Parts: sequence; C-alpha cells; structure tokens
Amino acid sequence: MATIDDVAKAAGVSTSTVSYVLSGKRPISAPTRARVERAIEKLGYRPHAGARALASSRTNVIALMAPLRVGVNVPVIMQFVTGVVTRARDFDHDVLLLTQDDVSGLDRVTGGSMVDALVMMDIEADDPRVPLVAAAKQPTVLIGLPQDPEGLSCVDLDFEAAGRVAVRHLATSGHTDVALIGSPPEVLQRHTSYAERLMRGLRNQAKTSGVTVKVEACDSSPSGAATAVDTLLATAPDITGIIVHNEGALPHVLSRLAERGRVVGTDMSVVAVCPTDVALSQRIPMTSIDLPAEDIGKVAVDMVMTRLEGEHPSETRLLAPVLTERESSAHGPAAVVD
Amino acid sequence: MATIDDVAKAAGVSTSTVSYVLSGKRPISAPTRARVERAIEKLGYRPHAGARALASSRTNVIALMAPLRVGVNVPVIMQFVTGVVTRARDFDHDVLLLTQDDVSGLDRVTGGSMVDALVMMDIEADDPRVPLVAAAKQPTVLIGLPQDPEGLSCVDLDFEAAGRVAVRHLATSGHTDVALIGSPPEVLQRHTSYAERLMRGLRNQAKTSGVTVKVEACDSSPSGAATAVDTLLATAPDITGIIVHNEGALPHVLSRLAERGRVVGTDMSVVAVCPTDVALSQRIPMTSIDLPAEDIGKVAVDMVMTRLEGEHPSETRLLAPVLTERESSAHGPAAVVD
DNA sequence: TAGCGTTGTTGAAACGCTTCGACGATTCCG
DNA sequence: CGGAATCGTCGAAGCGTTTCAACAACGCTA
Repeated sequence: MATIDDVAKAAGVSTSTVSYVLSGKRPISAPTRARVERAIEKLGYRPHAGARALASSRTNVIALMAPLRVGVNVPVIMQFVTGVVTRARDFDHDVLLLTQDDVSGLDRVTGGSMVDALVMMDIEADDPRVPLVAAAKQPTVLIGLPQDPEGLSCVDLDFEAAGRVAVRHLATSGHTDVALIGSPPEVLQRHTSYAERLMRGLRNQAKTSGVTVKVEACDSSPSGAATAVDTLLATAPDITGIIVHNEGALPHVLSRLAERGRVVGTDMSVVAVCPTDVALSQRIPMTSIDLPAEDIGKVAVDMVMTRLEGEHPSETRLLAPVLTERESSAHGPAAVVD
Repeated sequence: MATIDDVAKAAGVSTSTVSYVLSGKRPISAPTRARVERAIEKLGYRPHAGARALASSRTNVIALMAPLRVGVNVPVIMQFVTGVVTRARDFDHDVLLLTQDDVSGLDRVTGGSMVDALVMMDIEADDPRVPLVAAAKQPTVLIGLPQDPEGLSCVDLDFEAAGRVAVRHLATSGHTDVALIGSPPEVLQRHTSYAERLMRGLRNQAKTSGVTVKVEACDSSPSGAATAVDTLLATAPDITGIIVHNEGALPHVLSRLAERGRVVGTDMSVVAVCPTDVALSQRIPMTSIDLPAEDIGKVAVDMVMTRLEGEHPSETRLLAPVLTERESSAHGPAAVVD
C-alpha cells in the first residue's frame, strides 16, 4: 500500500502538504493541490485509518449498540440501524455494531478509542449501561429515555403525546370505551420507558376525554395475541376502539378479531403505533401513529455529530407523533352523525 | 488515558514486557506477569486500538456488508447479523457494519486497513462487489454463491439439496402435483443464486420422483401472496402440495389458502423454507426446511478466522438442509394408507 | 525602503503500540 | 566443569499519520 510519503514524493512536496490537502486545514495553492491529487489518484493512496486515529485521536467511527436478539421488533430495529448507518455516512463516519448484551464492549470501544461516539438503542428506565457511557470520554446519544440521563442526549418518539393523540382520535370519533394492547409482559417488566410513557399519555387523555381505557399486555405470538383479544372481549365487551402498540402481535390481533366476528374498520376501530410500512402491510391499511424509526436513527446521528464538533450541551428531543387515518378506524357508538 | 508506558513504569518493567504480557507472544515469569497485571488493573489501562493497528497491521475488526433496505427478509438478515457479530466476539473481533449499496465502502475499509477481513451477504450470481473484494488484501467470505467466486470462500444453505428434499418429502407422502411459491420477481431478476439453485433441485427431484411442479414468483405483500395462490389454484387445480420459499409472503399465503377454503395440513400440504422461528410463528406449526441463518453467519466468521491465521485455501461450504415435519403437511392423494 | 502581515510550504515531533535482535542468567548435557 | 541451549527481559526501531512552530516569498502600508 502506498503511504502518504510516497504521495509526497510523487508530487514533489512535503508530507505535511499532502496531509493538508487531504484535511483542508491549511490553504494550499491550486497547482500544488492538483499535483497532490494526481499523485493520490495514480498511486491509489488511502490513508491508514489506524495511523490517522493515533495521530488525530479521531477514528471516524461511531458505535451503535442494538438489541440483536431475535424477537419482537426486528423490522423496527432494522430501521433504526439503517437510519444510523446511512446518516453516519453522510458525516463520513462508519458504524461499529455492538450487541445489547455485550456490556463490556462499551468499555472496550470507548477505553480503546475505537470510536468517536456512541448511539445506544432500547434504553430501559434504569439502564445499567447509562452510567457506564456517561463516564466515557466519547459523547453518547440514547434512543429512548432513561429515568436519569446523567447528562447524555436522548431522542425518541414522544410516546406520551402519541398516547394522547391515539385516545383523542378515538374519543372524537365517538368511542367511549377503548383499550390498549401493548408490549409483551417482559418488556413491561424491564420498565422500557416507552411503554410507560405511552400509558401515561393514554390515561391522562382518557380522563380528559371522558373515556374508559383498559390495558392488556400482549405476547407477540399468535396465541398471545388471541389471548389478549379474548380477554378483552370477555372482560370489557363494550370496547369499540383498540390501540395496538406491538408490531409483532398486530397481524395476529387482527386475525383474532376477524375470527371473533369483529369487522375491523366497521364495528371495531384499531389504531396501531408502528412504522408506516408495517401499518400498510396488514390485511387492511391501518390507521396508525407512525413510529419513524429510521428518522429517529438519523436524528441520533445528527445529535452525536453536533456534540462531536464543539461543546454543545446535551439535549433531549422527542419527536411529535403523527396520526394517519386509514381504513381500520371509524366512528364509534357516541358519534354525532350528520 | 493511561498508556502502556505508564503501566510499564508502575510495574517496574519495560514497555515490551507489558506488551508481551498482553499478547502472550513471549514467555513471561509468573511474578512479573502478576505485577504487570496489577498495574493494568490499577490504572484501568486499555490498549489504544489505533496504535495497535498501526504497529501490528491487525485491527481485530471485520466488516459485514448487509442489505439494510427495509423489505422482505428482515428477520432473516437480522439472524445472519447476529450470528456474525456474536461469533466474531468469540474471536475477540468487532464488526463494522456496511450497507449493501455502499460499494465504495469496500474500498474505504480495505484500502484504509480499517478491517482484517470481510463478510458479504446476499450475493448475486454476477455480483459487482465480488471482483472488488477479490482484489483486496483482506480475506473475504461470501454468504451466497456467485457464478464465479474468484477465489473467495463461500457459505450458504445447500438450496439445491433443499429443493430435492422438499419435493421428495411431498412425493413420498403421496403428492403427485406440487408447486413452488418463490421469491419476489425482482429477486429472481437479480439472479440471486439461491432462488435458482432451489429451483434446480426442485425440478431434478420432480423428474426423479415423477411429480409435476409448477413455479410461481410471489411478491411479499398480502395481495402478492393472494395473487400467487389464486393463480395456482386456477391454472393447476390438482396441486396438493406447495413449497413456500418467501418468509414475508408465508403468512399471507396461508391466509389466502384458508380464505379459499383449503385446510392446510389436511387437503393442502405446505412446506416452508425459512428459519425455524418463522415456521413456528405461523397460524399452525409449519413443516419446514430450516434456513439456519444464524449458523451460517457463524460459519462465515469461522471461515474468515481460518483464513486469517495461515494460508488456508479458499473453500465453499454448503450446509445440508434439514426438514422437520410439523402440522402443515400430510399424506397426498396417491398415498398408500395402511 | 523598512517593516509587517499574508499565504503557502516545510521539518520534525509526537501519537501508543508491536516486534526484532540482543543479552545476562539459568539450566542442561556430555 | 565448560560450552550450548533456553528463558525472561530489555532497548530501540519502526508503523503512517497529524499538527505545530517556523520560515521563505510576496505584496502592502507608511
């Protein structure tokens, strides 16, 4: 492999000049620049990442810690990852992928200066990783909201607002008894904050709008979904609106409702909280509050980069929920029909 | 951050001794080792990855190029990724994630010596990336089979054998007319080799077993699946066995069959080619040929590591298909019932 | 015309690690 | 008991960049 010295020699300039051509940190005259660039081209020169990292203390790599266990949210996770990776490339950075359970990896990549910054997904209310990365010298952005961010930046969908929007949508179209089919029990037990935030919004708005709301945890399996639907139908037969916040269970919930003779979009309104493409690939197009996973990933990277260049303070950004009406929701019993 | 020199000073030894303690490349006496380790511990020392890479020309990072576009195989891709990442950790390596379309990334990470080796997924028959990585100094393992591997190692499920196994299973249980519901048309147009290999096996075995086989491409959407099923039922009404090789379409195919009054597992046998967890999360447990995505990812890493340590020749490994009978397949019309 | 600020370029000192050759101290063998 | 092989440790030379201080050449201003 050609080195920067080879390039310098070929272009008839000093090593540092080549470096400055590459980095743009000092003015270089047009002819010199041209000679250097031609030499680079001719030799097929690529700066050695390790040498660069050593000299500049910058790796141009960010770490992304993602929950890779197979399970529930796979497509959603994928979208986060896609957002992070593509946006990172816009900033000329690459992404080192860490698995959620590789907690020691945090130490490894930060302590070993393998990365310039971190993005961590799927943050729990009391996440043990937060203090770890808070102590690192690299800036970190959390996707999700821990109880105590310890000075780290956070980004997420505003689930509390999403809960409110969902209930308000159902309430204003005449539903008086609604339910939430939510995350699997283990997610709730982990105190993943988004589930709790959604419920808070839900309940507050229910009070405000004067509707009842019943909450049912739900396993993502077909049988889990069936159980949840059956329980709901049995214990709260007056329900005419369901909010589903569980991508995995969504198709099975719809199947079960059909099996139980409920026509979604007619005598049962369903609002999903999920990515748009998931909402659209159900048996009927779902009214949904978009979970803009890819965007959130991109915003996370934007925030990381901001912190990387200058001493900006940490911030928390909650993206406003957007509800799109499609065919799965309709007027409820109390609707004023004109 | 503490450096190796700090550790050496604290332990009262030379720098190189510390290095040898860390790498184990030279014998170190027990007491010396102990002193060094204590110093490392006390100072919280972590070797600087860049410096290490520079001096040793080893990064302990491998690149993984994965198709991150949202779409069909998301869960499968995820399993590949999981397999690669976890197995890489077993070898003390981290994973740099590249997106499929970031072709220039190949040059960047190889030329810049950011990684020791590459793993590339979703290889097409005539993949433009293959010559690129074949020219790189880092070893590469392909997940999938290009027409010309150009000296690279490959690993994949033996789809040709899978085709044979699937047909043989149906044939021996008395089915005489079977069909394949396969990948989306765009996948076929890309000449993704697995689709073609599956079909080859299918057709050969059909000839051998004396059964007819009809092939239908299939979009992964609900409507795509419905169309495929309808076409099949219309143009080949005698079919009693279907092989589905399309994770995304599978649930919709089953739904449509149900809507069309076919009882899967009774008057229609269905064999899926997909990961086991997908087979199990359908409306009924599917007879399936496992697509062991995570295993394939692990094997890919094993092969990478083999090539990294010594001059082993390149190899191609095709994993033998395993068919597991569950509730979606049964005896066909020609079965000899005793 | 002396002095000054620009502009463009250079040389050399880091950056933190690995590894090779060397060397004193032991142990081994005949 | 002398020489050879082995063991454990060290010093120093890289690895390929970035970046800082310095400086030559130039046009300006006063």
